[in-house]
Amino acid sequence: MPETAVQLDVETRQRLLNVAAELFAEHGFNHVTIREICQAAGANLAAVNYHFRDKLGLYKEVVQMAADAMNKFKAEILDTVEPQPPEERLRGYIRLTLHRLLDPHQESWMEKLIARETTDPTPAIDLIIEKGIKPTVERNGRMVGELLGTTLDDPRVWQCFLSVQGQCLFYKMSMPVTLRMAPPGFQYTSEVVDALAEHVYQFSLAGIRALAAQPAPPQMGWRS
Amino acid sequence: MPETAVQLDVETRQRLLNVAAELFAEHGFNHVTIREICQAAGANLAAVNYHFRDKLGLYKEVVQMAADAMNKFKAEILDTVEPQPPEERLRGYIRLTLHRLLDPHQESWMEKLIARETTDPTPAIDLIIEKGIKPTVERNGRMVGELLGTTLDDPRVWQCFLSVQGQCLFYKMSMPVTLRMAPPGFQYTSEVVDALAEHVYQFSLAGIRALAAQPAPPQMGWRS
DNA sequence: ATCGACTTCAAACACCTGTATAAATCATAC
DNA sequence: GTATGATTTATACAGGTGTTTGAAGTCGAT
Repeated sequence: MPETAVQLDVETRQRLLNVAAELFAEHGFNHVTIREICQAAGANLAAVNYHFRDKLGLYKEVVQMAADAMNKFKAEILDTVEPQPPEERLRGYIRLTLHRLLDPHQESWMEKLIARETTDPTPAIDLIIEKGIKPTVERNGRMVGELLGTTLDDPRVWQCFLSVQGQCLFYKMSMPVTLRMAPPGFQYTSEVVDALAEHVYQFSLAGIRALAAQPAPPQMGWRS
Repeated sequence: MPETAVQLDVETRQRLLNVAAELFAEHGFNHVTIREICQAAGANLAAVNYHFRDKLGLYKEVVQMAADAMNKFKAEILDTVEPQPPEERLRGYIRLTLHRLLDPHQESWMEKLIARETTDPTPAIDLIIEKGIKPTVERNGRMVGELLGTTLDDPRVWQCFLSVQGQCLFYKMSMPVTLRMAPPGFQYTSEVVDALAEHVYQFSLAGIRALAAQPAPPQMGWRS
């Protein structure tokens, strides 16, 4: 059993995964050819088929990476924010999320790929949901629930959370349009993102508080 | 000058446009083949080349249709809503928008196609921006501006508008994921959308009012 | 040094795609 | 009815795609 040979292939395997992640995120599954990936990774054309059976096998593994990264990243944000009081927790969550999403300095292949799968899912979307989204649903809900003064089964919890998350993700997803609508030379600098985050925070906190003052209508929750 | 001949080709031309609109919206530019379109439209393979020069020519014309439809649709909503007092105007805007976006009974190829171009633009995105978005920017801004008690050059106007629009569009764009996260059998029925709209309205109105109480930070506006 | 595994390589295959072309068909105008 | 121009048809082409294959290479264990 020569397991050093595995060492070697791990190298090109990883190289393929890294290159493929960026290319898939940037151009989408169908816009990227195996030949491009292999050339960029300095590997032979047949490498993808050898290591991942086929193009879709490679893609699925890339999505898996993205889901794991997303989970880790969301958990990090929540860890950072959790010791603070509820209001500051929300503010921090929004700020960190937006920076992660919008800062041009951030590696963002993961977000791009997930945005792609969100609006235009492939069979790999289940991976993202199971490993990237569901694990943090509860913690996210608690963050909002505390501000609302209710528990997770209150429908307002996920409605409000979606309103917050929606604003953040919308800025990411509509970036190509926003950049064309904004004045020439506009960029999401750190200061701009900070200001944006502050706006979303103020806006959302007021929204949450307003809804906290109302009775909850009976409605459905989330699958867990 | 045989101009009745034009009549005839208008027919297959229109048939091609209609079929292509749905297919492009559903599967994206690269997932749809000319052969599929022509077969679905009952036209010959060469029909696309004859009537639209090439595949991209057809696509651009479809996007043009979508941009016009979007402009018209947004204008209709604003027309419907404009005579009402500011709060009801916002509520109606959100309700009509969400119904248009989420109701499964609505023809939604236009929204799907625009969502596609928003997150993943082709050269045709400019058409959407120029003919679909920009014409209504000012009216949208006025709607929010009135609630804020400021004018269009106040950066809070478009920030708040984007927060509202962002929530609405987010529900549309993340529909594939939402449907998987929601309980089995969940659908965007008219009642569900109404409830959702009411939430977005309450949430956003509170957000806007909260920001109206603060001084505006100096910042950039929109390209016009 | 040799064996045997794992890995890489170059080439080819089969398929599908957008596009072009020339013949056939159609509807109208004279 | 025939000529004319617009439209449709069938077919062919050139390029690119994912995938396969068998030979060559690599490297550690014996």
